[in-house]
Amino acid sequence: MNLQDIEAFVAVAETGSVNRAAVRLNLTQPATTRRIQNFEASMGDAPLFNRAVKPAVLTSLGNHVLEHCRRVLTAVAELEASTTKTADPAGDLKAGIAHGMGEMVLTTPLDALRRTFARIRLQVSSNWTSNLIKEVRSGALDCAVGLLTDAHTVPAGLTRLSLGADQVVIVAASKTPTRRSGTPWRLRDLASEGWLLNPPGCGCRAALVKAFDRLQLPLHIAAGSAASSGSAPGPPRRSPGAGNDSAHPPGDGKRRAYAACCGCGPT
DNA sequence: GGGCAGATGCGAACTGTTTA
DNA sequence: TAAACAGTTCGCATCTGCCC
Repeated sequence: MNLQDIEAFVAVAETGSVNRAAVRLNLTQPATTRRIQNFEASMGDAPLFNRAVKPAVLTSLGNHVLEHCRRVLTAVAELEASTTKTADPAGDLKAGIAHGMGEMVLTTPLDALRRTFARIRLQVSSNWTSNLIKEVRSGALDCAVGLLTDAHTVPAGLTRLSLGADQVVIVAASKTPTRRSGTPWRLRDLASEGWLLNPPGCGCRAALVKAFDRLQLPLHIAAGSAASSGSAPGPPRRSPGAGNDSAHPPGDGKRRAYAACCGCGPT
C-alpha cells in the first residue's frame, strides 16, 4: 500500500470515474486502473468497487475504506504543510485561460507569477470559459481565468474572484445614423436593428437577450454566426465580410448591428 | 448493435539493489 | 564506483462488457 494508490482510490471514488480520476491525477486510464488494482490487492483483494455495474460504484467496504483514506491524506497534507509552511508555493499549477484572453494573461501577469513563485511549474491550456469551469470542477485544472457574464453561473464549491470588468463592443454598419456627439447609445435605439449573434449558449448572447427582456424590447436576430466544432460558439469572424450575413449581403442598404464575443462560451 | 468506460497485454523507461 | 539486473510504473493499443 502506498500513498499514490490511496490518492488514486480516493480520486476514483470522488469523481465516480476512472477516466476523470486519471485526469485529476495526471495519469492515463490504464495507470489509474492499475493503482486501484494494487490498492485492492494490498487490502487482501477486498472488493472496494462493484464492477458489475458501469460506472463502478463503491461497495459498503469501499465507503468504509474511503473515510480512512481521506483521513490519511488529510494527515499527510498537514504533515507537508508543517514542513513547508515558510517556503514558497511549489509544484505543478494547471491554469486555464479563456480563448481571446491570451494576450492579456499570458504576458505580464504570467511572467510576474513566475518571477514571484519560482518553484511553481505552470501548465497553461486554453478553452471556452464554460469548459474551463467544468475542468476546474473536475480537478483537471487548478484555476482558470475566464470571461463571465450575468448569464454564467459558478458551481458551488468553486471560489470566484473578480479581476475586472470588460466591455462588450457593439459594432454597427456605417449607415446606421450617428448620434449627436456626447449622447450615449441605448439598447432602445438599436431595437429595430437586425442582430448578428453567436449561437444560443453564448454567454454574451444570453446577457444581451436578458437586457432586451428587462427592457421589454424585441430582439431581431438577423443571423447567428456559425459555431466551431461542437456546441461551443466560435469567436466573431474577422474575415473582410465580418458582420455581413447571407440574409443581408454587403451593400444592400439594410442596417445591422453586431454583438462581439470571444471566449465566454456556452452558459 | 453502437458507444463508451474499464481491463489487459506488451514494451519502454526509470529506479533501486547487488556485485565485481 | 560503475555495470548488470530486477522490480516498478507508465503509456499505447486493443479487448471486454455494460448501458442505452
